[in-house]
Amino acid sequence: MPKRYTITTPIYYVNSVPHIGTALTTLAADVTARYHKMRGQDVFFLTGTDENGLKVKEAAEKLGRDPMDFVNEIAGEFQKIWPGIYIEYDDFIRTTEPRHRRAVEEFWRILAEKGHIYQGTYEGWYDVSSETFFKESDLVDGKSPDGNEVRWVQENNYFFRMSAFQEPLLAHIEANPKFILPESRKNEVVSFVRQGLRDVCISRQNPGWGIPVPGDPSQVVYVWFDALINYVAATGWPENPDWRDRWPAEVQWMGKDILTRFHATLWPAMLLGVELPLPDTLVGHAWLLMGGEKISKSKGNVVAPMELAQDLADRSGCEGAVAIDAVRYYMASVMPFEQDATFTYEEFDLKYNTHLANDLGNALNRSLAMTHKFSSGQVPDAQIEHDAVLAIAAAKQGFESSMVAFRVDQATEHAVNVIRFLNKYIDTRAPWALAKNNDPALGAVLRSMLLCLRTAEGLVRPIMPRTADAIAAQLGVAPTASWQEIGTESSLPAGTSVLQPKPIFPRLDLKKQDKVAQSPAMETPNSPPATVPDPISIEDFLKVQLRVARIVEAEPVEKSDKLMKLQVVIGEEKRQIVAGIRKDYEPIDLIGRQIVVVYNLKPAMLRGVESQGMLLAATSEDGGAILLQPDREAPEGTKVK
RNA sequence: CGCGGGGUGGAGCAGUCUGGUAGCUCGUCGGGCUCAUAACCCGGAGGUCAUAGGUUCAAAUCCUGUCCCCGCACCCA
Repeated sequence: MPKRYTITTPIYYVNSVPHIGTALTTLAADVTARYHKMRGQDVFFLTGTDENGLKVKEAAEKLGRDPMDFVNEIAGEFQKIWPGIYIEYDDFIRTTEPRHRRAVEEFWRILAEKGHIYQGTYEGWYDVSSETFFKESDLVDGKSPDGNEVRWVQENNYFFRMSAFQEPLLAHIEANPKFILPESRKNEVVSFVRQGLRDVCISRQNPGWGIPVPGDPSQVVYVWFDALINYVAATGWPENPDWRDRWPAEVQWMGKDILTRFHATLWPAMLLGVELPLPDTLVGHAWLLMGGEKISKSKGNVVAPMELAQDLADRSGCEGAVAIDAVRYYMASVMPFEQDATFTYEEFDLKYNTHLANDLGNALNRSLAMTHKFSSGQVPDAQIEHDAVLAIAAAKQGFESSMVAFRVDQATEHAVNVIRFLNKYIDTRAPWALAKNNDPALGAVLRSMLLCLRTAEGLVRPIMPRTADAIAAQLGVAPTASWQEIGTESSLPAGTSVLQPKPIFPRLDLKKQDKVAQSPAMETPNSPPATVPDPISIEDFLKVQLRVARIVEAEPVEKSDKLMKLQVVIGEEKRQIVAGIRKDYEPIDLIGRQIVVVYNLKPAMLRGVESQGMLLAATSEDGGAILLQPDREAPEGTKVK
């Protein structure tokens, strides 16, 4: 069997559901997969879920759920959601599956046999939430830098001799310029590796969840180490000899955040260790930011693709399938490569209206209308005009070379370029004028126009499969089945009867609804049920003593971006409070002002300055502070409850 | 001197590696067309390519200095 074209996405951690950020990677993989399928390649497109790890177990327990039931449910969610946005994967691997476990065990066994695994003692603070160890100096007031609880762990663990692979890895990167893309990421990886690869701890004490270390059930395999192996596990390795048809992967898609430390270092080192081939290309694309921040569940700035599509369908009146394609189109057209891009509802609406409704939809509409008016609804038997031949070839060729470089954004641009050409072409050739004058060129012009549309249908298909179907249907032909036929005369035979035009993308009236677009697709912050905090009693609340205070002095803390040092008066007492409000307030705004402070908070050192309390402030949208202030002056020291 | 990214017409970006008429999408102004979803097509205005120097016949592009912005990190008791 010939080698299949293997495409992977990361496996997603089961504590979050896809949003426009995670969907981005998966879409890039899907577009790549659909494109290569059309080219006649036997594609193996793999995605899945990452279900091991202490965090999963704890999340389940918090909900009072059995971990296995819990992961089954969430993995099910993913398996439902992906097809909903037309992600057509060939295999979905879950790290709790036996095939994955077997592969991990074998992987481990080989590495151990070759002497790449050794035992050692690990001491440190462990943050369960991010599954990471921290040094004492990394901790912030007894918590991880992210503010998570940490626990002291002293374990006898297994280590992977990653340091041994530093030079081979550098050599491989050097010899394979397309191993890591984009270029800037590759440079980053190279400097990261040159700093020195350290051996990594690859086991944890067994919490009753995860894959036990072969021969030592007191330990489980570290989640990242386990997770990466999914890529070869899904190929059938080690038992099924067919694994060679599927591995190595031609391309592994991911976000830039998990490229450097995991996919471009740990992963290839692991593969080198077991002497499996390395993937051809790792693409670490940039992020789609939301208001300047990375989209993440915890920030509450999540845009769910399905909701965005539903909202678009409601506002524009387009069909649901088309709305989903429109979301796919948007994501594909902005697909951030080297640089982060920013998502805005305005840009989304604008792209829908201009690229899809005005350009593509309208071009189809006017061309079909003319075919009915001037050619009784049939594709004329005539030669394609030279300009059209060139434009079609250029678009197709441009799409192909963009895909070679994994530039989904550029490929999308090329697909739309046939339509840009078409609209100009129609104006230049003015078929209505040719018809009036009984010009014999009319047939050639009409057929050229229709072939441009047929070409667009093919080129756009990897990105907008359902829309492509709709275009093909209106053109009266079957969906483009193979890439080779795109742009050929035979793809749209003379005599084909086209349907009456029907707008695929109804325009949005942007002037009327610009503000309405904001809310419906936004997920309410703090909506995940898992994060609803336990209710506390009034007694608990009363433990916190709040007092009115007045600021008498304020000055920025040196060498800090955020901190402001305040002297406040609380009744008879004077205290120093350090607060992270420097971004939002000038000292002059603060002096003389009344605020509310936590009176009985344990003092702490911040940036070398003691803080004897904490002031209350609301958190603004951008993470800034909005100070709380009594509605009217109250004596300093007044209790607040 | 923590690490990194960036400053290009009103907005968002390409171009920088491989110096040689500053390009694209949107907006704006004017015109055209009437086949079409008030769409589409053409043209204009608008840029000292952050800034100061240097190299060169020639610099957005290469070199050096400076300023500013944004991530990460540190820091929000």
